[in-house]
Amino acid sequence: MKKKAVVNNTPTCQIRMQAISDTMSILSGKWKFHILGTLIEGNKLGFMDLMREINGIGTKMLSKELQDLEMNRLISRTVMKTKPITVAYALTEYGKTLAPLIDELAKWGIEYRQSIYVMNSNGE
Amino acid sequence: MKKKAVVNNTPTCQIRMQAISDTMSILSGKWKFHILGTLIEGNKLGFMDLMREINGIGTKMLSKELQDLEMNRLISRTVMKTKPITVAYALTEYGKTLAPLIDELAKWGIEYRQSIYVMNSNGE
DNA sequence: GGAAGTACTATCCTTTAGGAAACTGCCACA
DNA sequence: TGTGGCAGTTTCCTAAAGGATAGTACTTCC
Repeated sequence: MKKKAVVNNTPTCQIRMQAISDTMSILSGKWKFHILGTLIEGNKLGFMDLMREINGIGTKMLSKELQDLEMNRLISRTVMKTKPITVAYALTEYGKTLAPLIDELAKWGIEYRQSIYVMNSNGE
Repeated sequence: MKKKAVVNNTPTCQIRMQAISDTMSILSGKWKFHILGTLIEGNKLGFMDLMREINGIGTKMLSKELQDLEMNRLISRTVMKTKPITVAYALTEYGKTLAPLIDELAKWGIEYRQSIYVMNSNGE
């Protein structure tokens, strides 16, 4: 019996896989989703605001991740001419297109917790 | 002026952030989405099938990632009593609940490529 | 004029992820 | 009986990710 042909090398499937890799590489790292999720809630936030919101992140990581996100034009960085100079970080219009994805992520995570709870409570 | 209160510590928001962390930790690593995406297409696949489908993965990583996914009951592992023993990996019913999430991931990645194409072609 | 706040950068260090290669064990086919 | 396919495990190694700490520069408040 000959080995059956690969199923995965159709053009549409290749594109799909590539797309998943692209998305995950743009959103890679421990903190990107936290930052984006926080910016969805609090519209405009400064560097120190983000530090306070995101539990456990350090200045180096926050700075680096913000640069990554800005480079991919998902967030904007605006220097405000306030008394002590502040910087406002916010989602761009393009960054807001991530909202459905982040919602799915959150939704699945919440259902995951519930599924564990159910699993434990009926002694499955 | 007092510093404005944190926006992010409402219960719903904490839960949301936790949920995102949960999801990402379950689906962490370079290969999980590739494996799941492949299993969505090809219903039941053996270890070597997966090796062939997933470009670049090695036996160690495939083995480890499959164990992780099985532990989280996202995939099933069935030893078939075929002539040379084979193993069938497949998504569980629960694993199939990831399909919308993976679709969002793919959809966003495809639109990302298009946005870059548009950006380049009109010299923006 | 010293403390405290904003916004970082730089350095050093440890941990972890992941790749390469070799090896095991089983079976079938020729 | 030895070659090749299936299904992995084990070991070794490197590169990347990320944390801790310290330092810079500017301002304003007291």
